[in-house]
Amino acid sequence: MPAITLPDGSVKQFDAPVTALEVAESIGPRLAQAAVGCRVDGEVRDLSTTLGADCRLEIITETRKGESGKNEPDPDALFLVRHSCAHVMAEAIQRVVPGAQLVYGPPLETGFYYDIRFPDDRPLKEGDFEAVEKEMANIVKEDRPFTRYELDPNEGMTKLKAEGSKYKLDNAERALAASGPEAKLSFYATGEPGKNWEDLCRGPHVPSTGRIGAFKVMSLASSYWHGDENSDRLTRVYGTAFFKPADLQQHLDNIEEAKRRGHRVLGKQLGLFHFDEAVGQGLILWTPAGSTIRKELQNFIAEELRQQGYSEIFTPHIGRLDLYRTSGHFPYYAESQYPPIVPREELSRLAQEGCSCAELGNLMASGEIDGYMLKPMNCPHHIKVFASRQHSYRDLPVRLAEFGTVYRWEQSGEIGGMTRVRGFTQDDAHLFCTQDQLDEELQGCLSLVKIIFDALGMEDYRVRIGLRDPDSSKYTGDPSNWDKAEAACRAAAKTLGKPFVEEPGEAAFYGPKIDFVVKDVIGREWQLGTVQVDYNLPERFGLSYIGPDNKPHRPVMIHRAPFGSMERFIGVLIEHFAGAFPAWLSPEQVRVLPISDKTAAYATKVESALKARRVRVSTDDSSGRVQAKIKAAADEKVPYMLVVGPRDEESNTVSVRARGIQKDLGAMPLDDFVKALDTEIATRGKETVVSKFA
RNA sequence: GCCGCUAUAGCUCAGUGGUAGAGCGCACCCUUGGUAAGGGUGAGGUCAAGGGUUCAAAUCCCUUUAGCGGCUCCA
Repeated sequence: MPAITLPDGSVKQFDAPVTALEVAESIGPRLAQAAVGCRVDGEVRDLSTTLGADCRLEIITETRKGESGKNEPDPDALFLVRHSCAHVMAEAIQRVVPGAQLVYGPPLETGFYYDIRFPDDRPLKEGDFEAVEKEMANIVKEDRPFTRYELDPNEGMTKLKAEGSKYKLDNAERALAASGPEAKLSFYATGEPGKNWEDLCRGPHVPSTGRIGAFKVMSLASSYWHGDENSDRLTRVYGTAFFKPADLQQHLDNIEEAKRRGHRVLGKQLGLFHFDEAVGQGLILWTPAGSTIRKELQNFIAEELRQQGYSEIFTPHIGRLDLYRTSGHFPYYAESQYPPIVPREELSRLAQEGCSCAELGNLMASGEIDGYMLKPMNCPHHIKVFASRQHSYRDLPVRLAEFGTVYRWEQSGEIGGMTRVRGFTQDDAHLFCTQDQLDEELQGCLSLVKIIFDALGMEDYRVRIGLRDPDSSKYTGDPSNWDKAEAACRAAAKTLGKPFVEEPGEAAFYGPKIDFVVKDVIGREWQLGTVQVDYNLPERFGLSYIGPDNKPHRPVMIHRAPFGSMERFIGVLIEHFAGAFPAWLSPEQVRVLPISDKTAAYATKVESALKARRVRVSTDDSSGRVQAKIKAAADEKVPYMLVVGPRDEESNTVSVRARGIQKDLGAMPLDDFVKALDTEIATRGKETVVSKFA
């Protein structure tokens, strides 16, 4: 008879099998009332689960005791509520839109979705949300129990076939295939089986619909069955649910707040960049303010590159198609590139030969045409720089760096903000080295990442190593070199002192890689930089160096763009700093705020003294009061405000106010401020003006 | 590319078929004020573009372009 071990270590003996709910009741009525599910030996289950054998049991309630001893939300509890709410929403939707076929509805970290196939003549629109939510409210109000029952595979499949949903049949087949021979199919009725709405589902669920305290239908998206774009198009309905209306409201407020902190909003507010329909989708126009940030950041990176023995080069934005045939990028990636630029002569020659528009299109797509391409990557150009002279092993490694602008034809629906664009500038470099040098070169690449992330205070990134599939033949290069390269990637990643994940099968076909991934304000992950080992391109381009044996050898290449693109990186950086850039990066570093016209001359003197040290400074000589000038400078996130009035003029001081500090820091001799700011900028914020007041 | 939503002044947004609005910003005038919005006057619009319905369209319909949230993709 079951002995149930509770989280506090105590053991309860029962004479006969009991349900988790009965155990909860035996502990206390309040616990039983608060319970939404349970964990049996760590696995989340229904509260109605019958316990026939010894086990560890935890009753799941909205909150649990955290490690600190304080109550914290139990993620499994929300998971149960949301998974259950997905059923409630699905039932409601089927009431609103008869004929809607359910596909798959899992909980997510912030809610849930249900993929649904709607009749072609009756898609779901946002305007339907109100009706759906009303139905949901009714179902919740009825407080119907979630009732689980199981059928053996034959019965279950017969039932599903009778219902006629190929999606549910498919789900059932997959579920059976994934589990053992005694598998059963489980169904959940929202109420009484056979009488109320039900769904094929593995569960678990909360005891009844009334436990869903607050919910909202959020948005619509299209999706593909099994994620396959050639398969059926489905409509994905997103929703979320919480225990309490206040939690839902908090969640909605957080979403609004995140939007305000997003780089698109801040970028517009601060005038950092601009998109223009007339220029084209995904093509960024950097305004003066944004350009300043980018330039300062590039200068910083370039300084570090020089120190690490890189040579900076410049190469053109376009190149002949032939180059990309050699590299293998064309026509393989033709669809994600801007179409080739075909010279006039070539076009008229083809026209004279009677080439039709359709034929021309085919020639363009297959690349059987002479022309140029906007470069989709920088490596071929860099390789040609490397190959422009003969190299001795003594020259290696050769490290060629360029802030190289590339163009890619991203799908129109994918483009947005600065994080996904069609023209972008990589902080690119290609290293040509011997196999023996690989280890050290990879570590060098990563140390650069560390230096720059540290300087910017970016700690919230993760590292991912892409390795080859053990049993795949799709990779080029000698397996023993792969082993070495993978070991080198691992060793290099360790030097970062960050946890990293290894993902087999995620390598490029030409070599393993290390990626850096960060999150944006709404929690989406973006890949920033990448460091990739490449055995393929040196082969394709026949690269060589002369070894100590006086014979030609093949170099190994490393592609590395540790910050990915300036566009994406600065987009992420805007959010990282919430628009309040440190002084060295700030478009405007200081604003002088004269109390009145009477101090205009002194304000000019202050401005000139700063300009002489190349500080980006302006003077607010508007006729408003100083309070208004402070408000304006604060809104524009200027790091330092210098209020100057007759008192300052007399003593040759400035009254300093730093961004983010709500009060006047006090007066400081003008010369001291200039020096202190100079130091702050030169040290990139390691020593600050503010610290002088401490 | 797919689904949904959206597009009105430099910005944020109101405007349900009948003369285009507000706040902020901008210009000018008054105010010369010591630490987060002083007051007044004024300029500024082919209502994203194109087509349609209508006596009449910012408003209804279609197409296109662009933005947002997802899906798919991302060398």
